[in-house]
Amino acid sequence: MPTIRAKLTRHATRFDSLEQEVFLNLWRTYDRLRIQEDELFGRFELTPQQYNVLRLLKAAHPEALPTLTLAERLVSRAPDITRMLDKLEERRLIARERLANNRRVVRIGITKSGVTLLEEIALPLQECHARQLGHMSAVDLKQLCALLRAARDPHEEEESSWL
Amino acid sequence: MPTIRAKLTRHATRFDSLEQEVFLNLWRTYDRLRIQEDELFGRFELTPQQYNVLRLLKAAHPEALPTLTLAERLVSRAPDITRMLDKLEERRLIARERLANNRRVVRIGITKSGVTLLEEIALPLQECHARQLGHMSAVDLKQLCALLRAARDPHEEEESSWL
DNA sequence: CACAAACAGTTGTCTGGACAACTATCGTCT
DNA sequence: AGACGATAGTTGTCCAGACAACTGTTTGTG
Repeated sequence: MPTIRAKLTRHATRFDSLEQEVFLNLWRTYDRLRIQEDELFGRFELTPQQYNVLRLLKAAHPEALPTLTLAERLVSRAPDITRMLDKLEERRLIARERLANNRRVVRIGITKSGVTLLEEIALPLQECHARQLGHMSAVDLKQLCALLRAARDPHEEEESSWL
Repeated sequence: MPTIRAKLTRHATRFDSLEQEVFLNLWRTYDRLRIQEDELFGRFELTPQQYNVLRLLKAAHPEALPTLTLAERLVSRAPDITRMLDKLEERRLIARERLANNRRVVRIGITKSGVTLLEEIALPLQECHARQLGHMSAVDLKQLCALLRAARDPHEEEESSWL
């Protein structure tokens, strides 16, 4: 029975590969930074994904976007886009309109109060970002961006759809 | 009514700040890479988080870890650690044992079949990692790791607990 | 024109994650 | 020894995310 080791088994079996190390670091970092965002958005009763919807809609404003186009542009997949929009519509942050000439598509637009909410969030969000990443230099941040983009590059069907 | 713009509003309002750009890139990249992992672990009916539990337990093997110590070391927070372990115990991948000298703590160990499962996963997982990040050079991967670590550094209570 | 295929969303249903309140056990202070 | 607080997990409950099956609408084709 090999029970030699003491309780500090860390560093014993680190990572199986460099790729695994990268992925776990990515996951961990995402999780840590996300805690901050969650706390912030929680104060406004939004999920990060809902905030993203509003952000995209504001960028498109005053145009409106078809539901699935919006879903495609989201950072993270959203198979439950409908229900997510339901909640935003209940709060009158977005408005839906079914097109007359093609009754299949529903176009989504941000409302006045949606824009107002975004404006309220803007400053605290900037502070949140500063807390998250303010300790890094602009050069490092840019390089991190570039590496992240490179990392996911082969996994993007078509570029530039999501921002 | 200013409805001048065409449908291609992309690049109109990109990011509010460099920090936001980094975070969104981080999120996006995590999401894209995670799709691959999810598909893989799904084939073994595991969540990534469950896999992590097994990975940590195997690293500690043949020692067993108290529940909350395990929870601390996980990549992502796990307030539902108990129920997660319930499921792994049902499948006989882990075993629980309540300590005699301190009946509060429950120690978790990986079982023989848990180890076997990890061995089955090892190769396909390595292939998955290659698909995810195989297109990047070792230098870039190392730099990415370093930047990710730097990014979350101020948000880690104590270093080196999670791997 | 009728019918099939494609398209755009929606709904049903299940699982996992989040937070808080709760139970059981132990240490310690008087 | 009894009581209080700290520790270690567990349970209740709710909400978001995932996948698949479904409805309504348009388009293309014989």
